[in-house]
Amino acid sequence: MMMQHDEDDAPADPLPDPWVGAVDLGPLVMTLGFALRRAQAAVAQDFAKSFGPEEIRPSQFAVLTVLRHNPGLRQTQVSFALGIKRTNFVPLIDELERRGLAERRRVPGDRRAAALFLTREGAGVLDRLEAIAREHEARFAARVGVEQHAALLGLLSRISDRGFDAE
Amino acid sequence: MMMQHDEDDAPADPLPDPWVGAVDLGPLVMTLGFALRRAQAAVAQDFAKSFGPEEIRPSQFAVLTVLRHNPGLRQTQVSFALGIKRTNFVPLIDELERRGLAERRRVPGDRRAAALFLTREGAGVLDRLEAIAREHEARFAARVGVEQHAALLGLLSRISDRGFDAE
DNA sequence: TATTGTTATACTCTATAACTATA
DNA sequence: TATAGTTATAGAGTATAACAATA
Repeated sequence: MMMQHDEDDAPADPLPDPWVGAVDLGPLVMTLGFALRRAQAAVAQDFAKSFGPEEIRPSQFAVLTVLRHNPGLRQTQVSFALGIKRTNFVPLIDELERRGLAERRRVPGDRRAAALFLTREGAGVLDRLEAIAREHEARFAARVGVEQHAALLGLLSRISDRGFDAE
Repeated sequence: MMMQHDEDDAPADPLPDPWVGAVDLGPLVMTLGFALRRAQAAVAQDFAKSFGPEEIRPSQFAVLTVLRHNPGLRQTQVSFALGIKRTNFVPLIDELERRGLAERRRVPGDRRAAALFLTREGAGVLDRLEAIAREHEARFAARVGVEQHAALLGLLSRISDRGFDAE
């Protein structure tokens, strides 16, 4: 995830020559799908570099955040809120529980359900993660300007508005 | 990819009750990573619905588009331009070639290299795909407004600016 | 020695079907 | 019958290592 050391290590220099900008992407550049892909790649890369030593992936950070703000939610509610199918959510919460950051508790009224909580350790770790997340976010706000950053968030939410489906 | 028919088919109605908007996402909503994830999900869903019958994935459409605008490019150049590792690009171009939409030609000067071209059939298919893509894009432009759509593209490109890495 | 395309492989994300134990 | 959580599984996307042919 950082520091490669394989045979492809060489390309540390900018790039060959007739490369950068030489390829015409055509109508692709006016396309939301392609623009979103590249932006997400850039953000994901910065995320990986920022959180690298913490061994936390975006989805895990998102779950911990939701648990802090909504202690006691059912598994399905959390997974739905994050756009993760409940079936894929199982191993995710499994690992957070295994690492002692979150826990499942049985619900009195319904013996099928599992209520999710942050552990004390999870809360401590999340404090640290949030500090990293703020710096991570600030880097992009600085890159485009604070107002533009806010505008971007607003536009993105309008794109995804009427767009929940996962599960 | 459309019309589910498994046991989870029931939830056709809006949603239970204390669900929508009931979950507090906390600082997540001010986060580029999360906003990009949701927007990309919405766009990918519309893409799948629009191109469904054509059996074309975003990456395949992107390759065909690049080949139309840059006939004769080397494999590695195309893959780099699209942010796809050359190693993962192989099966992608393999399938396009198998379907008769693109072709590899040997390069006179360099017997290692492969130059990529759209076939005549590929050009015909791409004409049809581009029409679908324009409608697909127009739906989102209509959703946020044409000017906002353009602004969004501009902001996204600034996010990904200094951000090429794939390979 | 370096580069082009390739194979093999692994890990994450996502998606569907079907099971269990409850309700 | 329906729901909550679960298992098994398959498909994309993405990542690294290493190889053959050629430069």
